[in-house]
Formats: sequence, structure tokens, C-alpha cells
Amino acid sequence: MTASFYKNRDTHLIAVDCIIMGFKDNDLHVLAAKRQFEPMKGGWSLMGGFVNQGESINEAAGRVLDEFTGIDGIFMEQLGAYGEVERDLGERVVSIAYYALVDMDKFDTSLVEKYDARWISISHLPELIFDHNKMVRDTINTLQRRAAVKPIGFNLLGDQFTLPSLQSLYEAIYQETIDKRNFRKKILSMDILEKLDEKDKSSSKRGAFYYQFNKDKYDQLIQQGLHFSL
Amino acid sequence: MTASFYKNRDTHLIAVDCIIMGFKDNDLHVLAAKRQFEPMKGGWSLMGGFVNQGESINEAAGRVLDEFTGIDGIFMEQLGAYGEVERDLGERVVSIAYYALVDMDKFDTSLVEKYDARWISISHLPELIFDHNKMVRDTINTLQRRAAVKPIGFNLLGDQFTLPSLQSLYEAIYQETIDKRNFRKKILSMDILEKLDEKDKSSSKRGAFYYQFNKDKYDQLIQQGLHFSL
DNA sequence: GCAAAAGTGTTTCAGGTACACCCATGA
DNA sequence: TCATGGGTGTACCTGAAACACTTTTGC
Repeated sequence: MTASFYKNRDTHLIAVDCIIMGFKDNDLHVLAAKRQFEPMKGGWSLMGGFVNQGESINEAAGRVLDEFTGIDGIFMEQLGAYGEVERDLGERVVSIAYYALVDMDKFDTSLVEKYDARWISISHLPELIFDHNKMVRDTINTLQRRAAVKPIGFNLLGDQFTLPSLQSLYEAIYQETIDKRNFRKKILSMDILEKLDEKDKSSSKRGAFYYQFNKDKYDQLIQQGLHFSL
Repeated sequence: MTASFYKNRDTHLIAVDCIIMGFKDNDLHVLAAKRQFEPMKGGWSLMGGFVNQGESINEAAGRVLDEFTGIDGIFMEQLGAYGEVERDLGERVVSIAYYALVDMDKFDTSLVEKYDARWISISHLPELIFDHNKMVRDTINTLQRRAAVKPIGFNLLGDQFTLPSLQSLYEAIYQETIDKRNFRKKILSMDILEKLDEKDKSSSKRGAFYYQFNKDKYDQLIQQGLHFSL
């Protein structure tokens, strides 16, 4: 038995909701599922779960991410707490939202049937249950601010990627076109990308060289007080 | 009776902790109190309280802020949720932290005795209970990022303030000295400050003109797609 | 040979940074 | 009159933005 210092206080259900973002077809996608239980059964929902007594909220989020993607060690950051009294139509539930950035190619597609899950383009987002639409909007806002100063976008791509695809990712995040030459100049001048010898020929005849993110070099730069900025 | 959809789920205590920031003597200060109950009775603590069943987490934070400062309508933003299992030595408590920016002159000093509260300079911060030191550090980080792109710093000053005091505020937030001419040029060129006729003679013989923040002009600029940036 | 995407440099402009002196006033 | 903080302008330099053509290769 743990000591009970705080008597006569209300207790609450705490959920974690995960805004799982992926990138394909030049657009950001979010993982959503048809809800399999009441209330709002059948509605589009983000991936969530309840926080258990013995686990931290970060652990709960990690568990949910693993469960619904089949990937572990996913990049995630806390988005914030959502605590309107009536936000969940079932009972009062305070939700801690986390956004996660995943390489969609690693996604375990067998989970699609199991949870009736889909990757939905954020430009064709349907109405989601509760305040989940707001969570997605807040994620995009946060992503725009964070991706400008930290190289988190790479989590949406595979280990190796081409510069055109990287550019297209940033264009999707900021919803604006970027000049090809300026983009390359800037990203390459940071000296955090490693050029490989192979080419990706899937989207052009000529093929585009693969690059990979060099975390060591990046850490070194940060150490020196320099900053990533795009 | 509300319907009970979520059976057999763990419930939790939820607290709100408020990092209440003020500005005086060229330094940021945070409001802390000697804790009046166990556990950690007598330790330095941020201002907090538990979330009640019928109130949103924002409302709970507003209530706590009002209670411990005597000021209502304080500027506040959510900092984030802190959910380590053992973070509170009493019981498992998930805390939603909010930072608040107040004009210390409006502070109801009678509350000092009532709660044994003090304004403590962030450069001489003592050890606080639980994870409260981390909350303060996170607040300063967030403040540095937010104050660069939104005019939230004004909440730390009175309705009217001098340019030297405004500069000193930004120097305190960023912990670096700023060139006087460049600072004035930049802030005045935004055209969001109104120069008044009176001077503040409290810190110099010559006196410094008072200015006030013009929210209407600011909103207008934002409308036009322009951005505050310092 | 042609369509389609990859790759490459230079010029211009705005904004950031560095920098030093005069002004007003109370004591 | 002098000490103290308030107020002002310019030159330089860096980094952002605009901009068009050549290369490769599968069909």
C-alpha cells in the first residue's frame, strides 16, 4: 500500500492520444481508425489508450504507438494536454496528446485490418471524433515551428532519401513551394547530409542520388553553438 | 448520473502547477511558496492545486492563479504535462503545468503571509520540490522561443513602460545584452508602441518616456500577414 | 529525339550587427 | 559642473530570395 496523502480529491481518467504522421505522395498523412467501441463507435479517431496506474504518460504513449504501428522507438514529442470537461462524450477524460513521426514503409500493414486503420492525407481530413481535429491542427502548427529549428523531419523518411523527396517533405509541412536551388544550397551547406553512391530511379529516368542524415555531424554542430534552420 | 463507458480503467489525481513569472530589478522572478502540508512540507514549491471533476484544466489553472496572486485574467499558456510515476512523493499525480506572466505590481502582497510565498529571482533559484525545477527551466526555454515571435513579454510590465525597461526585460529573458540602438530601431519600426508624454524619472534624472503596447495595431499587422519578431 | 525530373551559380536586396557621441537633469 | 542614464544615425556585411539553363536517360 502506498501512503495516501491527498484525500478526498477527485480522480480522473487519463488518456493518451497519438497523432501519428507519415509522408507519402507529397503529402502528410495521419493514421486514423474507425472506432470500435462506444461512444462514437464507427467515427474516425486518432490512436489512443488509457494511462495505467504503473506507467508514466510517456510510457503509455510509447505503448500506444507500438501497438498501433508495429514499430518501436518511434520519434514522438508531447503536444499538450486537452482537458475540457465535455471533450469526451463518454466520461470526463483528460487526454495527453503526443505527435509522432514515422517512416510509413516500416508500418505493419496487418494492423490495418485489425484496427480498421487508414493513413489519411491531411488535406482530405474527415471529421474526427471529439477534439481530435484540433489535435491534428495543433500538431501541424507545432511541426511547422519545430521542423524549422530541429531536423525532426527526417523521421518521416527512410534512412536514405533523395533531395527532391526531402524538399517535397518540407513543402508539405509548410504548404508552400520552395526554390530548388535555394533549398539544396541551404541544406547542403549545413553539412549534415551524407551523399551516397546509389540513385533512386523510381521517380525519374535520370535518378536522384540518395543521401542520409548524419546525426554525429549534427550533434557536433549543436555542440559548437550552431543551429539547424530551414 | 453520467453514463459510464470506460469501465475498469485506472483513474488518477490530476494537478495543475503554475510557474508564475514576474520581472523586477532587471531579472525574471518566479513565485514560490513554502509548502504547508505533507509530503515535503516546508520545501519550496510552485503554486498548484488539484483539478476538480467539474472544471477544465484551463479553469483549474485560472483558479490557482487567481488564488495565489489576487489578480484575475492573468496571461497564461500551457507548458505541458508531467507524468512520471514517481514525480510526486505523496501519490501518483499527473501534473499539467502552466506558465503565467504577471505584472508584479498588481500582486496582492497580503498573500505573501497567507501562503508564505516569495518572488525568487531565477538566477538564485533554490531547490524546489518534485520536478518543479524542471518546470521552471522548461518555462524559460518556452518563454525564450515564444517571446521571440509573440509580444507576450508586455504581460510582465505595467500598462506603461519605458524602452530601457523593455530592453532590460528582453535581456533578462535571453540572458544576453542587446545593443540599445538596434533594439529601439527594431521595436519602434514595428509600429506597435504608442509613445506617451509622461516620463519615468525613477531611474534617471533625465527620465525616460513611457510607451504603451497598442494591441489593435498589433492585431492589424498580424492580419496583414506580418510577424512580430525580436 | 523528346519528355521529365535532376542538378547547378549568380545577382540583388533587406535586414542584422557593430559602433560613438550628444542630451537632459538632479544633486 | 559633473555624474548618470536616455536618446539618436550610419556603414558594413551576411544571409534570404529571385531567377533559367544544362544534364541524364528511358521510352
